[in-house]
This record gives sequence, structure tokens and C-alpha cells, in this order.
Amino acid sequence: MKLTSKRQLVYDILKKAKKPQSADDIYHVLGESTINLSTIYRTLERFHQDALVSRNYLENTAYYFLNHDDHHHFMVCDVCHKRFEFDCHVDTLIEEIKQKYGFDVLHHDLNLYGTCKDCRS
Amino acid sequence: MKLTSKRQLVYDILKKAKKPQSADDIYHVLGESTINLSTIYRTLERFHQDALVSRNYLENTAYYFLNHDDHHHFMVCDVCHKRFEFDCHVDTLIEEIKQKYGFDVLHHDLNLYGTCKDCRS
DNA sequence: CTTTATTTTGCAAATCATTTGCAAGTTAAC
DNA sequence: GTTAACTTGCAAATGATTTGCAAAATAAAG
Repeated sequence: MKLTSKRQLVYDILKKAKKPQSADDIYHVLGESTINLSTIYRTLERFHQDALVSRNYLENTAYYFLNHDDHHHFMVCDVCHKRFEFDCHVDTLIEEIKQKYGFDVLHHDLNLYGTCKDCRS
Repeated sequence: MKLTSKRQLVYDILKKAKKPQSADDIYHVLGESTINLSTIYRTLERFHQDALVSRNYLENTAYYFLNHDDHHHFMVCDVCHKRFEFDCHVDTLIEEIKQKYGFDVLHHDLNLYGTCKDCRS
């Protein structure tokens, strides 16, 4: 894979980001004069293929984050639609899956939906 | 919620289906002369709001299944792109989340990605 | 350091899933 | 039955993502 300036830009944003980024998030950070949206999509897809990033779908939008990051998971509140991150420990679950189905799990995607603390009260 | 013939049709399909169905899946079963695609979308969304069905996103498509069904989760193979269902036991995880964050989890969404048994050999 | 082969990018248009406005049709309740 | 409220079809809009193609950038070779 060639190291180009555009790819570097996208990579740097993912590196700095505290949360998974959608193509559009990145586009808004960089600005339309800096990079084309489709370049971002192609870059993210490429990174994903080359196992540099992981992808997580929230609703119908893809979010990407560097693979060596801790992975991210969200709780989405049905009432206020805010998103909260949570720590996930599914290692034992994944180990069970490997044993049971012979499926080698490389990444996973876990979202929770419900009502957040504030909206419950 | 009014009981209409179109809603009945959509409900019956979800009832009979062995796997979660996308709006398009249902549309293809019923045929374009029977129901309009947007009616299906509206119906599924309504069912979802009224907690009759659950929704699961795979890639950027929403899949729906009746709430009293066992819930469904998929393992998606990166190589052959086939989808396999697996039993999931995340009850303890969800209980932890409630304790830790005060977030009341109503449903969840868990997909695994990796390499399936056949593609590993 | 120039030439060449290969890959990447921008742009515009296409595609896919989903949503929406509006007028016409259906349902529930009086 | 008549009315008020809700649902549906249709066509057009939207949002996320993909694609074709020609121009630009990069790496490789000379």
C-alpha cells in the first residue's frame, strides 16, 4: 500500500480521535478543499482490508478506529439518543465461540440500546 | 395501533421467518403488487417502537425479528461472507453494565467477524 | 533525475437503504 | 353510516456509500 498524503491525513485523525470516526466525521475535520469524500471512503475501506482499522456499524453508518486502540462499544439511549461508551469484556464469550463453532473471531461489534441514567429519572 | 391487513402480512412473515428479515427480504416475499416498500419500512419501524420487534444492523442494513423470539446473532466470515448464527449469553455482561453505568439495557446487537471453520482449512 | 508503469485521487453520477410529503384509502368509534 | 384519525401508495428526497473515468501522484527502473 502506498503511503500518500491523503492516507496520512486520514490516519492521523484516527490516531488522534478518542472515538470511532465515520467517513463524514473525518470529512468535516479535514474540509472539502483538503480531501474528497470518496477518497476517505476508499482509504477507510483499504485500511480495513489491510487490518489497520476496525469497523463498527451504528444504525446505518460505519465508524472506524485504529486496530491497536482499545476497542469501542456504545450504549445508545432510546430516549435522548445520546451515545455512551462502555468497557466490554467479551473475551470469554469469544473463546467459547471458537471452541464451539470453530469460528476464528477477529473483531466484533457490540452495541447496547436502552435508557440512560438521566432519562430513567 | 390499528390492525391493518398490511401489518398482518408483515407480522406473519416475521412470525414464520427463521432468521431476522430486512425490509427488502419481506418485500421480495410479498411482491410489489401486494405492498409498497415504504409501507414495510413504516410498519417495521412502528413495530420496533412498540417493542414488538427487535432490530439488528448487519453492515448497513437493518434486520428485524419478533421480540419473543430468541434473539439472533451472527458470525460473518471475512473470506466467504457467509453468515452463521450463534447462541449468545451476554446476560451477565448486561447486568454488569446496569450496575456500573445505570444504563437500562433493553436490547443489544452483537456481531462477530472473522474466519469460519471451512475457510480456515 | 527523467521516464514509465502502477496506484491514487477528484469529480460527477450511480446505487442502496431509508425517509418523507401528500393525496387517496382504510379503520375505529360514535 | 358518518366522521375523525390513522395508514397506504406513489414519487421524489435524503443520507451513506460506491463507481467510472480521466488527471495527478508515487514508486520503480533506467
